[in-house]
Amino acid sequence: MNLFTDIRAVVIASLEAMQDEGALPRGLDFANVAVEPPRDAGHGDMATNAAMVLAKPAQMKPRDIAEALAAKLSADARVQGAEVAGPGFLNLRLDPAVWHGVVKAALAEGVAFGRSTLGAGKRVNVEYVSANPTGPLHVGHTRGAVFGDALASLLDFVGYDVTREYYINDGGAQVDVLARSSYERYREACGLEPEIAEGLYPGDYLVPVGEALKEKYGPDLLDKGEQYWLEEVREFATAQMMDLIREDLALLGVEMDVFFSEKSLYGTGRIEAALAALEAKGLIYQGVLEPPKGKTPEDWEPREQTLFRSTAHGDDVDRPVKKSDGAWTYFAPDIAYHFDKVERGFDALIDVFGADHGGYVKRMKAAVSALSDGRVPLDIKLTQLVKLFKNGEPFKMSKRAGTFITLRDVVSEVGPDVTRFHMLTRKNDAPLDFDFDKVMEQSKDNPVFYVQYAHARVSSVLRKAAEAGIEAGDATLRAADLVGMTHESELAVAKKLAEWPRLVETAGRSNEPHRVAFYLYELASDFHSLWNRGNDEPALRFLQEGDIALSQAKIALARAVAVVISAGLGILGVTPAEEMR
RNA sequence: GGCCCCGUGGCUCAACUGGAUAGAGCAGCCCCCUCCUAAGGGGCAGGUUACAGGUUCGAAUCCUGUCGGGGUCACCA
Repeated sequence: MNLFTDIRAVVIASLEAMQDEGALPRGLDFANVAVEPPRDAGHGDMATNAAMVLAKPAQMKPRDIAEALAAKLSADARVQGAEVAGPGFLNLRLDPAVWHGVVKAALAEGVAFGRSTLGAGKRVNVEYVSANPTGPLHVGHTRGAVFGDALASLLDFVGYDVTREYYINDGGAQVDVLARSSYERYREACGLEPEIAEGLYPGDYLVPVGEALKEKYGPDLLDKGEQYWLEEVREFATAQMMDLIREDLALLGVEMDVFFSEKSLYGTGRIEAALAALEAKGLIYQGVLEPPKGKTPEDWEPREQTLFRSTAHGDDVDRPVKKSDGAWTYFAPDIAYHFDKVERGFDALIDVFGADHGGYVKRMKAAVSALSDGRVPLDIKLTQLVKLFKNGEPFKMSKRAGTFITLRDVVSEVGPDVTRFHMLTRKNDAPLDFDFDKVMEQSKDNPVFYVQYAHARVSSVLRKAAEAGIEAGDATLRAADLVGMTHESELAVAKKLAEWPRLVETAGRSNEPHRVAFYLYELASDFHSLWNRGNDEPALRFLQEGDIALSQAKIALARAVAVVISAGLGILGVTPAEEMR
């Protein structure tokens, strides 16, 4: 259930009734009529902008519309009061029974409460991480992994059919570098001195790969030319790296549906097919690009290349798909890959990239727009840099010195739950500070802790209820009479719960899972506030000695909070805590 | 120089995609905390949303320009 859409339906019905009565002209567009929680609780429970939106097209004064609408709405049993305010807002005050209904709905639907049909079962592909298979995942990838995974879960929650996908860049020169680096480790495993030249990967995560190569080939690859072993070692090392990456993802609880290999696009005609599709639309041509505007690189010289007319789909300049020597650019398989996604019948595509890939956004969108004739929208979310701190001091990372922080480092230090939650308490396009000490702090300053603590407190209430012999299973609570649960602090929590279904929809519409994290913090905050008031006012405690029915009414509210926190944490990929320790 | 992202109290960030008096948490100041539901509670103060225009009933949000920070910039992946 979504109370806001329910009430909006009542508003629309009232507007239509007004039209029938001639109080409002016909032919009005109600699309912009919104029912939302007012920013200030003093304005009531819900507000609609109907009068302001319709005033102009109806050629009426906003207040006149609002007053007529107020009269109509008052007829609904759920509406306790309706008053016109400000420039033409209509503020509604709802009957407490409505909020009791929200609690019951949460208990009845469990963690499915708030699930929506917004996505209408449309198929959406979320591509994320997609790190080169040349080493372990580092912190930057971690943020992309957490963000992409939460986004996928969020979209699933609001009714999309989601595919989580990883694009393996196993077709370019970097996997040759991987092969050469692994070969040196192989030589090392065979007792020779490795020669890790400039440009090779120095990380010791390749040591086991070298040993495994020795295991597999013995001394057979020694003293042989690169042409003899390169391909085999590349295959082997890439597979090893993907195993490593899969393990890293598993540490975070990330599970992909599809791993798509770039290499599978080469030599199979698939790149050619994708480009033929563009060519058929007249978007491929031979040409020479203008030098980049402003600063021209020293070694720039005009070259004839095969170009994609991405400017026809919103890009700033056309982009090369073939190098001057006829080989594919990196962009070509990317086009083919996205063509494949379009061909697989997805209704929408989402790519999660690191911010350093910002320059590719326009060309990728242009490619998908061209390949799908504008049918399939592509949204690209960029995740900004993660800055690491320890005790408030910046943490220096150097890939060269091998001191870069891996996903494994982070997760083993603070655990997957803290990592995930913290990385989602920031918009994807804002930089993120990650302080190893602060994220572990057990105080209200730490949102991770604060939300978990709220959930643990509910669990504690349920345990105490059991000790006191109060039946508090969900079935019982669902049937409980909630009339005793009417204090404003209690209703405030119930009202917050009512926002959940609406919140996930707005988060889903904008592909912004961080909204879920912020909402959970607010919900936890309201809940803790109620709990704290119980210290001074025994009537607000969840367990009421000697009054089982009243206790159950209050426990029902607490349990509903736990349900929503569980659902929200579920989207973020975080396990709710039963107790704090 | 072109393009992209960002600019909100002293600090770190929100703001339901155009809604009402811009909200939280730190830090600061003031109260409360013998027992109750451990990892405190309640309150005060703090703002020309970088700046200048524009669009409209209404702008932090949209458009134009300026300033500042970051990223990126032909055959690299």
